[in-house]
Amino acid sequence: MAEKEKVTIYDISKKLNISAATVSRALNNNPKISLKTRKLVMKTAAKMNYKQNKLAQALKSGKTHNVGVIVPYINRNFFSSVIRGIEEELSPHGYHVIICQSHEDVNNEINQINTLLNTQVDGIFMSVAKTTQKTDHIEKVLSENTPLVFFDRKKDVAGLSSVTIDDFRGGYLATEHLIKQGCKKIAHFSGDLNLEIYKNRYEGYIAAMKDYGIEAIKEFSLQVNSKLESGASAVRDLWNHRIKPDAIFSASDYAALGAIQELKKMGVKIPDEVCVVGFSNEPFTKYMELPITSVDQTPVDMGRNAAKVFLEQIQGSKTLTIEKKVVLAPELYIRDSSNRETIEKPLVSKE
Amino acid sequence: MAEKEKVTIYDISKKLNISAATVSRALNNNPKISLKTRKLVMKTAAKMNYKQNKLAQALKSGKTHNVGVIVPYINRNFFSSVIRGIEEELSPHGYHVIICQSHEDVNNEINQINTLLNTQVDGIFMSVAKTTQKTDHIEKVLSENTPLVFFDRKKDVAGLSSVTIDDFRGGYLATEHLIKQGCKKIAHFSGDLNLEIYKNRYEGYIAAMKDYGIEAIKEFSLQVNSKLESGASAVRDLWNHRIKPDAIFSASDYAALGAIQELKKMGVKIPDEVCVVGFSNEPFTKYMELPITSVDQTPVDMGRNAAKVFLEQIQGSKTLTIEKKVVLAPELYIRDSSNRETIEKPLVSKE
DNA sequence: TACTTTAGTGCAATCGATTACAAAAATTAT
DNA sequence: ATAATTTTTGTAATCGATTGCACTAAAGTA
Repeated sequence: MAEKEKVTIYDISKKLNISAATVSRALNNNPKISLKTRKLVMKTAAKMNYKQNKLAQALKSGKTHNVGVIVPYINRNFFSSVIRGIEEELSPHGYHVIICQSHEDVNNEINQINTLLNTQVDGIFMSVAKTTQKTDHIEKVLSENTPLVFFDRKKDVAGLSSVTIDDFRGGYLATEHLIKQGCKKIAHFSGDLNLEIYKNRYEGYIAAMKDYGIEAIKEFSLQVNSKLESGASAVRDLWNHRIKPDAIFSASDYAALGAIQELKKMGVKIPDEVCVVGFSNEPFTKYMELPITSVDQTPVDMGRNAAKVFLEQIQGSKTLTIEKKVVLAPELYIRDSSNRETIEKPLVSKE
Repeated sequence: MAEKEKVTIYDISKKLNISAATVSRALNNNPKISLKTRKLVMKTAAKMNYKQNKLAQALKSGKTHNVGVIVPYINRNFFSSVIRGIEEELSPHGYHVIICQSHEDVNNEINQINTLLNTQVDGIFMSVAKTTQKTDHIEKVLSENTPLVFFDRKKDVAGLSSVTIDDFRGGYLATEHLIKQGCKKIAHFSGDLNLEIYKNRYEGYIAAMKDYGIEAIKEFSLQVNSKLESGASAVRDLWNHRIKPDAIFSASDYAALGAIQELKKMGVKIPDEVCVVGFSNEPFTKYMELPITSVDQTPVDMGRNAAKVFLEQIQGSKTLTIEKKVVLAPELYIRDSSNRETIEKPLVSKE
């Protein structure tokens, strides 16, 4: 239980009878210090078990080597995967990742940003809350010269970079796939259209319908929460009408699953009568007995890319703000919930 | 785009023609400063948009208000949920949570601990890697007087607190439940017995069998990875013998699912012929068409409790090391994969 | 009035590392 | 050998906030 005696450069300097400045330079491999002393200092430092005090260094340099990540909830598969990507890309560069949750509330978001700025993070990554409308708090980050990189859910703020997937394309791919399965009356469960991502998925859906000359019935587009029950109730609503959909493209896997469960309860055959496609490629989609087709957002990759953008950003001249928009390609994982061609074949769920 | 002018207490002191010391005291509501000056300083600080420099403060006080969390992978539902709990409990107290991944490798774990100690975190939370045997790096944390709290996967190190679930009881409950379903030949898929958690689940299984006077056949206990394919292959192995199990208690939900898929492929009826119970209550277990019975580990609660232990720890006198072991009660979620009583009844999956 | 308290502030050191600038030591040139 | 360089090292300020100690002025006491 040796009491911890923090060793500082002063301790080293005293022991060697040289100045702390020399020690500091030697440890930083400053060529102005003779090789002899440099080696001596290094050796002594190691022997004394010297550990640099990052705090002092951070105070002096203004760089903490900490970055903050703000997400709605950390235990959502998508977000924790992005964070994983960020951590894995940044960790080798000596950065630590601080996580914050907004709980989908702008006010929390504002607070988190403030405390992060207070602790002098070198950068911030974030996916905005659903309730975020104004961007004052975000612009504030910019004005403090702290790089901010959006991922997935972004806001249009001049000078800020972002990494997203091509949600439009994701929506398009999903819809096109359904069309190719022979579906004509395709319903769409959209999310909160206040968020760009959902708007884009919706527009991708509309575009695909148009491109293939299929009418997108207005009543078939519903705003549905990302919950099983919401999906189920949406199905109930839809099936109350005279014209019933023969496919559902849900912008949420959860709503898609709820829909599937409800349809089964109603005795509707999937994918024979109705094809269903979700979005996000949540882990459960591939585990189901009837695996669910879904659009993958490559979250880990998204995190890695966001980290890369950040690294570029801090490398460049600090006066010049670069605005970089990285758009990743979504991938459609076709599974049984929409794959009519597997009906006669043995069931094989992809991935 | 006003260039960011960092306001310090010196700026305030200059403006008011008082010393920085007075400003500092006033801002900290030190009663030695007259109410008049205190209010004046506060007002001026607010007006000048002063923000305390946490780095300077941290350097002076030695407290960063940062804690580190080390987990194998952050995007596993269990771990991200624990982290959520930690974050939510600690955030109101002004702490930030830094996340690190060990990738199930001790060497990473050692590095992470070192960098965390270097950045002077006020505490460390961790779930050890599977490969962790020696505990030198952990004892080092102790010797630096940094509180460390284990959660879920702990090591026995004198003086260190931990928060876990009662895995023995979890194993017991699961097994007991299977016995009550009328199962007699219960197989067990255990995880890496090097980890306490798996050993305890196994022992809970053994104890339940013993208590109910049922023989635990040695060949029915297999070490199985936490992967679908491992569960499937384990089933194939088991069903190659003359005596076949009538139930499986898997220490992993993934292996349980793999087993279920394999059994279905073999035409074995679940739960009629074989009951299956998993462990962890992964989100997918309740979404399946045949929802899987599983033992819930209350991860968010575990995180919250770990955070509480930490808070107590730093409150207490620093010389006295308290060793607190919090053991949470696991909860068995009975679902269709093991619930024979629901066979004639309408399917209702709990939770 | 003279003297002790007490309240309110300021001075200066401190936390540990970095870095202009100055100074000393070692080399080279003349 | 001495001046001119070049190397190497030291001094002291700095990053911002905190705090023990000292000091001033006002209030209280005798």
